[in-house]
Amino acid sequence: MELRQIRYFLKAKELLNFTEAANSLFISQSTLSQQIKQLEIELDVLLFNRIGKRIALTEAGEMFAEHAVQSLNKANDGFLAMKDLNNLKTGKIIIGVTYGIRSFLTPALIEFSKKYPDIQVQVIFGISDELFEKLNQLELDFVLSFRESMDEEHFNYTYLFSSPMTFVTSDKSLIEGKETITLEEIAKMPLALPAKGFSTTKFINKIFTTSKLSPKISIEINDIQILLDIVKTGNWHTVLAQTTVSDVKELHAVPIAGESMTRSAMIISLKDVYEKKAVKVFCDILQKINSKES
Amino acid sequence: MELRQIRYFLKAKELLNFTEAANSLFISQSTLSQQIKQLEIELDVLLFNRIGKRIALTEAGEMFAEHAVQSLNKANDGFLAMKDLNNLKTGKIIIGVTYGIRSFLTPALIEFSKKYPDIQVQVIFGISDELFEKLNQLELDFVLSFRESMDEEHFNYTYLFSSPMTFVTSDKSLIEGKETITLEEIAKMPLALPAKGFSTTKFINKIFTTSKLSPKISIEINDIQILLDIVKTGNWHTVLAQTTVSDVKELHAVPIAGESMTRSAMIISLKDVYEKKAVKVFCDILQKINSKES
DNA sequence: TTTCTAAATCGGTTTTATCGATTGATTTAA
DNA sequence: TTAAATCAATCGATAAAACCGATTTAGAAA
Repeated sequence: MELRQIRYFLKAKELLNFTEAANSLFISQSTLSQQIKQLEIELDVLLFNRIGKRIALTEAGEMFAEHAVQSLNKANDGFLAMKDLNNLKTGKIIIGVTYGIRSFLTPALIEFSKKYPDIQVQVIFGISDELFEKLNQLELDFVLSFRESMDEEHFNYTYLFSSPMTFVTSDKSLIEGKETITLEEIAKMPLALPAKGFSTTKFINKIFTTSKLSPKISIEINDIQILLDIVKTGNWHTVLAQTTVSDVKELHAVPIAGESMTRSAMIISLKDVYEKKAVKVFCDILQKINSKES
Repeated sequence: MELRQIRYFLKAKELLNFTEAANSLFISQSTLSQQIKQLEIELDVLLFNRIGKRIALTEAGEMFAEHAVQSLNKANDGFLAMKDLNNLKTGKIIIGVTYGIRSFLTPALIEFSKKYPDIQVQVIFGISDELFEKLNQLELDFVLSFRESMDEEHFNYTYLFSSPMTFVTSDKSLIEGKETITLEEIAKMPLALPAKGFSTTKFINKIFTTSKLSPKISIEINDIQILLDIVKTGNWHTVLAQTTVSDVKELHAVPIAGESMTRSAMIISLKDVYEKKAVKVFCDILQKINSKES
């Protein structure tokens, strides 16, 4: 039994005339006759009484039609659901975001949701390592994160923008007013840094190591919001991408002197995975917003 | 899109392995691969992510599966309903019965319903002409009626039993005690007869015409039960098949002398119409009961 | 590093849907 | 009543599609 036969049967039932049904389906009458006969043989019932040149539905035919029409409708529903998905009329995207990029996400989120209100967007904030693990487990559609290299073969990397790494300090501290600061100067300050899973921390460790300096780390913490509160006290400082604190008014970001003191924000996704149309559209919006801001 | 593809897709979804799914369905892996690809092309989505040698369901795949499984289940329901119909687990038969045969119907009805409790039986009492019209309109599965000839080409006739035509009178009347009565004697009596649509009336008219006699018809009525009540008064008599009054204790049936004074009870059905299994079984029971009683 | 294995692809074969023509019978029109 | 039209069934042939085994490609396991 195939949907084709069901389609033929239901049309014949509707028109109660094999020739008309065949014409309506753009097939020959003999095809329709044969396919319905096959269905009858398979079901071991007669679906139609053939009376002279006319047809009448049998009890079996009536009974079968109830199920047949539902089967066909469900299949059509499936087809239409795929259409909706492709037309951005339904679906869901799941985005992993690191802290420093949240302010760039918001405008894209607003624009996307306004344009495609039927698409559900789930945003998961997290530290880089966790987010990439979720990406590998197909739990995320993409990750927004800072990255220094595009070194994982199975990932797609799409550049968004660069943000300078800055020395972040409180407005209360004495360091306000400096136009730039060196790593040597930072190495003498009490620092509160993100915990080990943060890509920012990896970056910080790398630049200090490269410069043969040791930072004076007083605090390591895995919550950026609390980290910022600690810096607000004026007793500790930190090093973060400028975008991380661009909207925090009690904090001051001082550019760090030296080369390679910028980090690139990227859209990172899995290569082998089918790119949902909604994901593609969202990323396009992200890039559009980024090019506008630069 | 065909149910075949849906079956393949759902098995692949279940096992998350094309090769195993193919084996499970007794087809080759390449067939499964190609058919799923065809489905994906038609739906314009990827249903599976191919990650190395493994497969994972996409969002589209998950969404589609919800509809697909229902479509397949409804089709299977239709198939199973046909099985039930053939196994006498469901269905309905509609029987048209003339008055004189009702006492033979009851035992068959009881036996059938005991044996096949899930089959609905609808019994329609009526006069012959009405019942045959309904039969022609496919509103009845068959008719139980007396018949003299098998003269309609598009009907099937199955003989059940013969019943003598009798002069029916009240126990109160003076005619009780006669072993037989002639048409001449009957012609002198005040008669209450069934109305024109009854085949019994046609039979009575015929035998009187053939004998060149005119019955003294005082009353014509189209309700047999009332007719019998009228006869019970003792003021009028009637002519009916013996079976019509075999279970009425206030009435006495006197055999009518002469040849051709019997009528045959038959099962009459349409030739062009698919005979339901339930109908066939019911008729077999009717015939079995009849051969037992004779 | 080698071997195994799973999905994709290829080219050929088998099966099935489909077609147009014809048959048989009924219905309609003249 | 006859002739013509028409409708479902059937037939034989063809086109299309499902299917197969072999091979390729690449990932996973040993």
